[in-house]
Amino acid sequence: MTPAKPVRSPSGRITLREVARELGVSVATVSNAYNRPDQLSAELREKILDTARALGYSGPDPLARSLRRGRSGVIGVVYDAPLEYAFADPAAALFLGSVAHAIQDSGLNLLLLAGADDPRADPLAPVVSASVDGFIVYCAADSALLRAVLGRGLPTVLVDQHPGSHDAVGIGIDDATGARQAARHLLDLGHRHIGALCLELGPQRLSGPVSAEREAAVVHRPTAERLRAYRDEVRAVDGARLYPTEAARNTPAEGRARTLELLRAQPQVTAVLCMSDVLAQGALRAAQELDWPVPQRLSVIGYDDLPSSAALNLTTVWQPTADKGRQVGEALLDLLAGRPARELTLPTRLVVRGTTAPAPASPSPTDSP
Amino acid sequence: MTPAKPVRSPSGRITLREVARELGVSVATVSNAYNRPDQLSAELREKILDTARALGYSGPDPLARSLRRGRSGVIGVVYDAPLEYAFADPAAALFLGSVAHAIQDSGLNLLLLAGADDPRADPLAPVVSASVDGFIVYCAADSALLRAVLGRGLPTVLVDQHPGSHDAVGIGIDDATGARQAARHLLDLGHRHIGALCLELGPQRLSGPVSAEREAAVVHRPTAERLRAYRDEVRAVDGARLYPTEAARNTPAEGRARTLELLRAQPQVTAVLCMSDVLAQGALRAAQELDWPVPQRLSVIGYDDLPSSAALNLTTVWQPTADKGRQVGEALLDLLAGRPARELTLPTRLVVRGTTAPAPASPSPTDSP
DNA sequence: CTGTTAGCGCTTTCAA
DNA sequence: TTGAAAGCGCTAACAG
Repeated sequence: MTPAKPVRSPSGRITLREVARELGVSVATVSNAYNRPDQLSAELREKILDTARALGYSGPDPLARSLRRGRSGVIGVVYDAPLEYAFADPAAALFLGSVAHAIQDSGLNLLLLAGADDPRADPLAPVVSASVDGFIVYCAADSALLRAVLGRGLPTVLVDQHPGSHDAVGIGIDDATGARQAARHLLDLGHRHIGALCLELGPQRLSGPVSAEREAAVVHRPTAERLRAYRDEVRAVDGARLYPTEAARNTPAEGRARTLELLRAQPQVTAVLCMSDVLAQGALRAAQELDWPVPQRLSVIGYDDLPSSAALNLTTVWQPTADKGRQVGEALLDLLAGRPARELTLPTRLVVRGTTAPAPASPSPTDSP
Repeated sequence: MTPAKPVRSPSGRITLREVARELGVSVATVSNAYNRPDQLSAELREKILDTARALGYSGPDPLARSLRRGRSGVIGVVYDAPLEYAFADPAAALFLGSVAHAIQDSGLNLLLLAGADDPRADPLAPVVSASVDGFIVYCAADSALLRAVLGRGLPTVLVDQHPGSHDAVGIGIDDATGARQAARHLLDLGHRHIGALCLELGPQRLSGPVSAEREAAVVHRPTAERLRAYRDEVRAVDGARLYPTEAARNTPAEGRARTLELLRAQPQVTAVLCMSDVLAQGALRAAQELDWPVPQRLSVIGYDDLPSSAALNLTTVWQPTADKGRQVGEALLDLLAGRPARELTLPTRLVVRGTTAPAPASPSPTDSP
């Protein structure tokens, strides 16, 4: 039953060489048994595979094979925030799922490379020392990280930061159009005091009202584009004002906290533009706690149109999250194959549901009879 | 500005050797510049690093380094379902986030290894050919996959399938206790016709009512444990009946569909035990659509206690999802360090909130005045 | 402090 | 069909 004691390599691991020695064949033949079945007789192959199994050899060492072949079959996904956070965002999860789906058939897998959690650790280390064939950089506002990625000189797709540099292809969405439609929608409904719950403005991730200076210097591209679109629309309407607030994290809890803060400081606000559905969820909860009925007393608009948002009847800006993931995956596949990949901007559009309604009558001058 | 044209290796990639040659130092010195700064003068190190940068060398090749060192710094996370699905489950996301957090400080990263999406592809390939130092197997009911993992002979932690084999340490939760409490709670409230929305029974992932034979042969451990606990409690009460249904996927949509189906076929049901909060969300939606007020007409209990479930006021079974992730990560760290890791079963307990209430009065005999 | 050397385990021409 | 040999790019003794 038990096979003859194998000759162990000094590492203690069984190698292809030992299998070859055991059978009295050459290493090339054993390698072929695994990699080119057509290069040897079926029976010899069987015998080799059997012996290997009996020796406890589970196939060629992936690391050595990768080194030799020059490809690892791994794509690094770079996130500029702790992973726990990445996973907590349903939009990010959906996106990553689609990327995975797109590259899976090519035998590639995703390696999660997180921004460091521990400030003492070198945040660039994971990116510098990951064995990958290419990178997908998701929302890396931290340019040091991005520079480290580009320094590797590997095929890279930059998500939501398009246009990319000429070292990476950028794929993202039309942030401004959806945001513009959302703001327009509220203004058309008569809202004049509009809050804006923003995603991070830059790597610092502050919480609270955004000053004019900080608004002028937003680093995070999606935030910048959307906020500018809100601002442009609001500026175009006489007497309309925008109250931007930064949410340090994209979570319902943070959305709730910022909304409560905002509505307390600016009770004249009748509508809130949120830069994610997750934040909008928090805004909805805050309204509930304050007993501000939605949409009668407060209108809320999200961004992303998560699958769960339909059930909440949330008015929001739709973006093709899953399609974006697929496009990103395919662009990377192109790059890896030596084909060129095109920059891409995917559409967004407002989806009107039940969380927006005309502004409540206010003490300010109106032109109704 | 531009450095002298480097001597390119045949591969087209710049190597440590070329950097050494360029400076007239040995490869060991260059290697030391990166790996043991204390082994050479600071100025020489600076010069080496500068030259390397100028040549476009971004540091030692991770693959070669890993081969040489015998460690890749990567942990494979094995999922028995398509990744898109894994990402869509908030409990899974939370769990993975905690695992990532736990191992991150040790310089390890997570490689996502999904069950094949494409039935033509070899589902074992990713597991067999991944360059990893260890595995975390999450809910791998598919024993072929698990066998492939164990065949690699690497440190492995088995999640929610404890006790593990003696080749892997198992870490999971006390599935039965929470389930028992949930069922008991409903029975105490007077419910006698209770639906059970089950997670997958086995790898086939069917949708619909569960026959007695299938109930007796559940493969997926968490489902088996919980269903048995429900069954035991229900059996202990005279006149109580359980109506188990399998949900093929752990999504709100599937939960909604199965609940509608169940309530139509068995309108006498007054409560539903769900094996996840995600399924419970679907059940809640179904009740809303049918105009069955919760909890007056229908009681609903979930499982997991997701962060979002408090807001839904959902009665549910709490499990320490994040802590489980941490424990799994630490167990793997122990294994990697050659330390033994202990099997672990984490507690669960019922959290009563607002989606459960006494059973509505029914035409069946009661002992009320 | 620096250089020489021997592999890590495998794949792949090239010859037999 | 099979085997011998040359590295993939790097690290870690060890010797100087």
